[in-house]
Order: sequence, then C-alpha cells, then structure tokens
Amino acid sequence: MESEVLIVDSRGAENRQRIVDAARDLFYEKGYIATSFTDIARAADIPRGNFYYYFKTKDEILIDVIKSRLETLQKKLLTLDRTVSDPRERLLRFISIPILEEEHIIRFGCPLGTLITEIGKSKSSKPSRAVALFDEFLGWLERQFSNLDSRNDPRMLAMHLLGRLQGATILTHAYRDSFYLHYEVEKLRDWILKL
Amino acid sequence: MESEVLIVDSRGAENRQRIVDAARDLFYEKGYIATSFTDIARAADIPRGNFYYYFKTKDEILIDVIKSRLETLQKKLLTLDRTVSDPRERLLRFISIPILEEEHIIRFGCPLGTLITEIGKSKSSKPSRAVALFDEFLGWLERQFSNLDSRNDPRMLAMHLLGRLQGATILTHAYRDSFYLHYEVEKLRDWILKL
DNA sequence: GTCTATAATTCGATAGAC
DNA sequence: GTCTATCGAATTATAGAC
Repeated sequence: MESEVLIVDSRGAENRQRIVDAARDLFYEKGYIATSFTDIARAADIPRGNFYYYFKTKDEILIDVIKSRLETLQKKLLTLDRTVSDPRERLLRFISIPILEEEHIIRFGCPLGTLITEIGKSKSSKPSRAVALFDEFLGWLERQFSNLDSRNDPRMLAMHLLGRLQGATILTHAYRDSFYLHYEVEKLRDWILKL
Repeated sequence: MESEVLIVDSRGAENRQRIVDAARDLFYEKGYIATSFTDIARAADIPRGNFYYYFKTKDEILIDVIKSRLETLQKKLLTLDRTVSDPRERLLRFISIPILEEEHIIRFGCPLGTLITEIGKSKSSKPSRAVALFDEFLGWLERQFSNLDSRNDPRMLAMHLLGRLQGATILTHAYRDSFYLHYEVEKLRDWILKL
C-alpha cells in the first residue's frame, strides 16, 4: 500500500454522484415512478441503509437528476457555441443530435421529453423544475434564430423546432423505428436552410 | 317499491363499464402506474373485493381502457367521414380537435400520446397494444391525404401531421399554456391549404 | 460515514362467507 | 353477483450498532 493516494476524498461526494448517475439512467429507461429506491441502490452498488444518508426522498434525487441533465445540456450547447460560429450551422448540428442518439430514442424516447411529461402529471412543484430543461433548449434556440435575423418571432421558431423534434421522438419511440425521425430531421434541415 | 323496474340488468355489464370509465379518466389524469386499484375502485364506487370479480389484473383493465379509447376515436373519425366529404375540410376539422380539448391538454397532455409514451417504457407486449391508437389516427389521416392526390407519400404526410400535433401538445402540457398550440394549429392550417 | 435490521405503509391479489 | 377479511410482496423510511 502506497502512502500517497491520489483519490483523497472518496467519501460522500463520490457516492452521491454514483447515486445520481444511476438514478438518471433508470429514470430515463424505466420512468421516474417505476424506479424504486432498491433499483437505484442496486445500480449504484450502495446498500439501501446507507442510501438514506444521502437522499431522504425520491424527490430529492429527482432534483439532482434534473440538475445533472441541465448541466450536461448546457455543456453540449456551450461546446456548439464555441466550435461553430454560424447560427444556421449551429441549428443544423442541433437537429442532428436525435439522430446521433437514435438507438436510445427508439428504446426510451427523449430523455427530457419523457421526464417532463411524466413529472407533469404529478402534483407539487416538481413539474416547474423539470420544465427548466425545455427552457434551456428554447433559450439557446431563440438566440440562434435571432441571429438569423428572420421576420418571424424567434421564440415561436424555437418552439416550433423543439415541438417538431419532440413529436418525431414520440413516434420513433412508439413504433420502435427511426425512419420517420430521419425524414422529419431532413425536412427540418430544408426549413432551416430556407430561413 | 314498484313491481316493474326499468333497469333490468343492473348487474355485471354496468359495473364493468363503470370501472373502465373510471380507470380511463384516472390513467389520463394521474398516469397508468400512479393509479392504484384503490383509486379506481373508489372512483367507480365499487368495493375493492368485488372489483376482482371483474378484473384480475391492472393489465386487463388497461386493455379495456385502450379498447374504449379506440372506440371513441373511431366514432369521432366516422362522424367526420359522414358529415364532411371534402378530405381537406376533414383535415382542418381534425387539427382543431386539440383546440376544443385545450383545457384537458393543458392539465394532462394528450390522452393518447401520454399513455403510449408511458406504456412504451414498460416491458411485456403492452406497448404494441397501445400503439394501435396511433395506428387508427394514421390510417385515417393517410386516407385523407391520398384523396388530396398529393405528390408526397400520404403515410409520411400523416406522420408529419400527427407528429407536429404531438409536439405542440407536449409543450402545451409542459408549460401549462396553450398559446403555442394555437400558433402551431394555425401553421398546420396554412400547410393543409397549400397541399 | 457505513451498514443491518426492521418498522410502517401500500399494493396487487385471494379465499370464502353471504 | 356482492362484500369482508386478509395474505404476501414490495416500497418508503427509521433506529441504532459499528
């Protein structure tokens, strides 16, 4: 055993992160309600008893999962901002993301859309938290459309784009087939190029 | 007490229907998984014990709920076929349905879309049963588009229309606001008129 | 901070009296 | 066909030893 260990703080923080990562995957694959504490504990390889040290309720985990999804999303969009300067090209890159995630979408739908829809049917203030994920998308899209200097309201163009992708995603998930997703993304490409 | 009673068969069939009706509403408002037998029994005003005489499992109820939704849908589309002869006019009537159901969509989303999405994440053969609801829509839409004699594949046009409505519905439900639904339906109207 | 044992509740489901 | 009583399994959650 070496006297120097690089991983200094292998306590709390790491376990907590493991739980959030596991929950994030399970909420996506099985759904929020269908996922039990036992499921998460097993996936994160953390004993059920110890589990409660980190999270008291499922809602608390959900909040962190949403935060995690938000951070991932922000990083992706920031990368797009940095590597691509033309807003039109950014949008084209954006709509190709579902194609890249094709296999997951066929099996589980959109990670954001299905979560927001499911949470939307519950009471409490959870829905408004989840919708922050769409806000992030729409804010970014709105900025790109603004820079395209179109005659149309950029907010509406943003919602139109997001809505069509969500619709294509639902059909892809429902029919377990991505042929329509490809078709719709092609149509969106044409639409963006004409703006 | 009168010797003649008009309601002759107040047994099985009626109770069964009450259960399906209650389950149908609850699955829509709370979601399938979140709805318990107790919820349905209470809403249908049928004792939990007696409940099992009609349905053994939750899946069996789901099958009948899907059947019920399918019948309602078929009736609506049949009525459209009978009262409107022009396929273009039929399509315009069709896309105005979500507007008529606006309040429900804001609160609970699309009754078909949210069910299919939720069921889609479960195992077993349930998903394919639920997708029959989309099939019904798409079949009808396809026939209308065929009669418009367009250059495009009617199946793709049907999916495009359904997808855009589903997308608009998701955003309406997520943001608890129908302004975008109105905007999108207007755009669809223009699109249909140009076909 | 880690883990076991277990409480408390809810759920789907059954048996059997009426 | 109606209803009560209840079972077994699963789930959230806690108390407390280490």
